[in-house]
Amino acid sequence: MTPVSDALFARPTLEVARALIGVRLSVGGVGGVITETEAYADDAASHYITRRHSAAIMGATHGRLYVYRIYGMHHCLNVTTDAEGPGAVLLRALEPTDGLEQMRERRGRDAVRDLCSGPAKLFVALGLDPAVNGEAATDVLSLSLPSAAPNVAAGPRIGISKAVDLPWRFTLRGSRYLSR
DNA sequence: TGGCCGATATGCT
DNA sequence: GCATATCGGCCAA
Repeated sequence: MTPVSDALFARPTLEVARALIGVRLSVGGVGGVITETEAYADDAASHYITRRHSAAIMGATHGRLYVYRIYGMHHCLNVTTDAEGPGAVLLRALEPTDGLEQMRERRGRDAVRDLCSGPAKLFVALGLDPAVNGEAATDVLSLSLPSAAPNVAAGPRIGISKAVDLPWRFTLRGSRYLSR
């Protein structure tokens, strides 16, 4: 089990988004394997553009958590990236492996496939507090690299209306634990 | 200061 | 497949 180092997040955003697929993530003994990520940089859909005040951390840091609120009631988790420019990776789905009962309680759902199959679901299942915004990712999350290189697929990002053609969504190919 | 919009999830038809 | 909850962030005025 090799821990993810802070240096990983200094790399270009697309590389980080791809490299995070297959990583084991846990917090307080609850977590799983990352199956889906999306990259955001300085494209038209990025919060670095559309929320340039509250998402300034995307430009100023790498390896920090960026938490945003959407539709009034949901929170989503990103890690900032790229030492040379603005960027962040949105964590969209996990394959739950640890602490399933705790996830079920927090989510109010029993089906494993419905525990972490979306960015706001994952945020709740992990029991995160929005106050982790700005903290170092490796301080809050336990992250370890996969032993073998996973098979990663790329495609367009989900739920956006701008820059819809960029293939900046990465998934663990064949996984049953994805959003949508 | 008002109005618009959104990197979503859920429940209903 | 479609409606809608619900509210912070942003910018035009």
